[in-house]
Amino acid sequence: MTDKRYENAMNRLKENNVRITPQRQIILKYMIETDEHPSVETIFHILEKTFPNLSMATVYNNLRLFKKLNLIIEMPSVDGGYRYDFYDHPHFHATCDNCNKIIDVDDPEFPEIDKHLQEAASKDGFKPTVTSVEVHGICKECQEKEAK
Amino acid sequence: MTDKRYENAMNRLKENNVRITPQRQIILKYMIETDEHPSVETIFHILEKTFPNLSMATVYNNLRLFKKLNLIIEMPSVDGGYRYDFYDHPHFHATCDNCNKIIDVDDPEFPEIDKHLQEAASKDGFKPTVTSVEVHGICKECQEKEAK
DNA sequence: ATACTTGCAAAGTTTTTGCATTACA
DNA sequence: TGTAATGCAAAAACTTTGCAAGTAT
Repeated sequence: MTDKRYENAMNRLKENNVRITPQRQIILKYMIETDEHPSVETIFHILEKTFPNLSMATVYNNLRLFKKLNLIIEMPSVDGGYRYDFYDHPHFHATCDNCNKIIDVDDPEFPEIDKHLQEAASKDGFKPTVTSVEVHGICKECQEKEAK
Repeated sequence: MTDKRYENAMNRLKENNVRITPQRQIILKYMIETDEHPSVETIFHILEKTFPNLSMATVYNNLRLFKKLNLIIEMPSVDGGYRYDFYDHPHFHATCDNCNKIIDVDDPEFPEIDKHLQEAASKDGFKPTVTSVEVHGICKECQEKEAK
């Protein structure tokens, strides 16, 4: 269903009078396809291969743009900088504080929880847009390594 | 109850064989007392007043340490860098994407939700420590400003 | 046609590091 | 006393900006 998600993303750009450029297309396509939660640098280095004169600044600019349009979410990584995730359905993350891996958690109850959290945050006239949940901890692999 | 929280924090340091230095004391005290969710720079500039030769590196080092000891949590701020929060009881944040203000949300159901989220994240042997929840959006004041 | 976007390089920020000095335990 | 922590300054890393050239609509 990559196509549907991609089309929706393109529509979101159009709705907001944002021009559709090849750079924006490949960045969004990559963000939809990957489940790596990549950093800016990773995105740049991967896309650079097929788009040699892509610039880092363009990646930065567009990630910021996509974030503003609620197409992607940004999360801080313990190793500095941020990681990005195409966010088309409510889910949250388990992030390993040791190896910095980010794992998607698909919890059937999450949409409901999300709703509750946004309602709770709406006190005092606050108007919610996106909820970001990170469960920090240590992944299985790192626990096993530590055991040694 | 600042004293109790401070004592607990000191004990956490001792338990981990971390030396108690004046720098660590004032940083923790400040983190307990403030409800500002300060940035590294704010922390540094405030404490520098009463502790003139405090160094930025020390603030960085200790915030990282406190984070590792789960005394504080770190959250990315839209204006770049991070904001820090002494985290002694489960709560979450509403963060304004316009003015970057961070508001504590004390939801009576949050401890339960927190528990649920950690359980959901525990699939595949992941071992959770701290849950971080940010509801992004626009605060009342910024909505009013935008209306004009 | 014309405004928005890009790419490049340079500037600006933020964060980390190395090392001599200091001070907890 | 011995080791960990600090402070300083320099280095590294990260992110933004200015502007000429290119391009989507």
